[in-house]
Amino acid sequence: MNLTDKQRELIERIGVFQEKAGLQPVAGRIMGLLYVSDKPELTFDEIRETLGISKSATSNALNLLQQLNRLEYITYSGDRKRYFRLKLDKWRDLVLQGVESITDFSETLQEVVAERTGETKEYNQNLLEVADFLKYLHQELPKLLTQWEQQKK
Amino acid sequence: MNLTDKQRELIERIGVFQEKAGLQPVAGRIMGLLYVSDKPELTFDEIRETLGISKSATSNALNLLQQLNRLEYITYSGDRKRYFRLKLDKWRDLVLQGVESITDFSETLQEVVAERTGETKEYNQNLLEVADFLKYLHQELPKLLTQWEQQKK
DNA sequence: AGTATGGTTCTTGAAATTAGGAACCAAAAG
DNA sequence: CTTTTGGTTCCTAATTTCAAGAACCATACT
Repeated sequence: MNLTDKQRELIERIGVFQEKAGLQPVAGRIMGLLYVSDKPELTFDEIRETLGISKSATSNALNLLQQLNRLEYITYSGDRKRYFRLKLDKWRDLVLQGVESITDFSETLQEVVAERTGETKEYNQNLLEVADFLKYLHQELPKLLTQWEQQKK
Repeated sequence: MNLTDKQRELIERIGVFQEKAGLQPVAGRIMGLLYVSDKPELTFDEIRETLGISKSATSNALNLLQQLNRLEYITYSGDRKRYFRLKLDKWRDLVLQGVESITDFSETLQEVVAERTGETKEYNQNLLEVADFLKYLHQELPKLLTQWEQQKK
C-alpha cells in the first residue's frame, strides 16, 4: 500500500503516543496505520508489507492488540484472509474499562493509610484526599460520557 | 530503616503501578517507600539503604522524580543532608498537568481525519467523536476537580 | 493425497533499559 | 588545607524488550 509522507508521519506520531501508553512499537504503528489508512480494514499481509515488518512481529502485535480489545478481524466467505480493523465503534467501552483501573490505586492508597502511623496527620489526610478524588473520578467519568452524548445532540 | 512485610509489599505494589505508568523500577519503589514510610521525609541514604540500591541508582531516580514534579527536597540549616518528600500537597497540579496531554492526541486525530479520504464517512465520524470526547474531557476534568473540592466540605 | 495460502511459534540476535561500582566533586567540618 | 560527608557522573555489566528468520501448522484448494 502506498502512503503519503504525511500519512507516514501521522502513523509514527500515533505510534509514539501508543508506546507511551505502554504498547510495543510495532503494535503502536499498526494502530497508527489503521487510523490513517484509507481502507480501514487491512489484511495481515497488507499491514506487514506496508510497515515493512516481519510476519512474526505482525502476528504477535495483532494478537496483543486483540487481547487489549483494540482490534478485531472479520472474514468474508470465500476469502481466507482476515481483515483487521480498529474497534473504533466500541471506544466507549475502552474508556469505561480504563476508568476501572483507577479504583485499584485508590484502594492501595487506603491500605497504605491504614498501615501508616497516626502521627503524620496531615500527610495521611493528603493521601486520603487523593484516594477520595480517585474514587470520585471513577464515579463521575461514566457520567461525563453520558453527558457528552447528551449535549452532542 | 525497618519495614514490616506489609509495608514492603505495599511498596512493591505501588512500584509496579508506577512502572506501568512509565517510571523505571527504582523510581517507582522510591515513590512507594515515601508513601509508606512513617517518616515522610527521608534522606538520600535512608532511601538507598532501605531499598538496598546503589548510590547512582538512587541519585538518578531522585533527579528524575524531581523533574517529573513528584518529589522535592528540603534542607535544614546546620544539616547537609537533603530530605526528600513527595509533593503530595500539590497533587492537584499533577492532575491538571496530566489533563493537558489529552489534547495532543485529540489534535492528532483531527489531523488524521483531515488527511483521510472522504469515502469512509462512518469511520471518520467515529474518529471525530473520539477527538471531540477527548476535548470534552479536557474541558470538564478541571471542573470535576473543583466540584469535588466543593462537595468535600 | 499434494500443494499453496494465511498465520503461528520457536529460537536467536540486536538494541535499549536498568542499575551497580568506582572515581569524582563541592561544601562543610576539623 | 585536609578530611569527611552527601551526592553526581562515567563506565560497564546484566537484564529485558523487541523484532527477524525459519520452521512449522491448519485449512482450503486441486
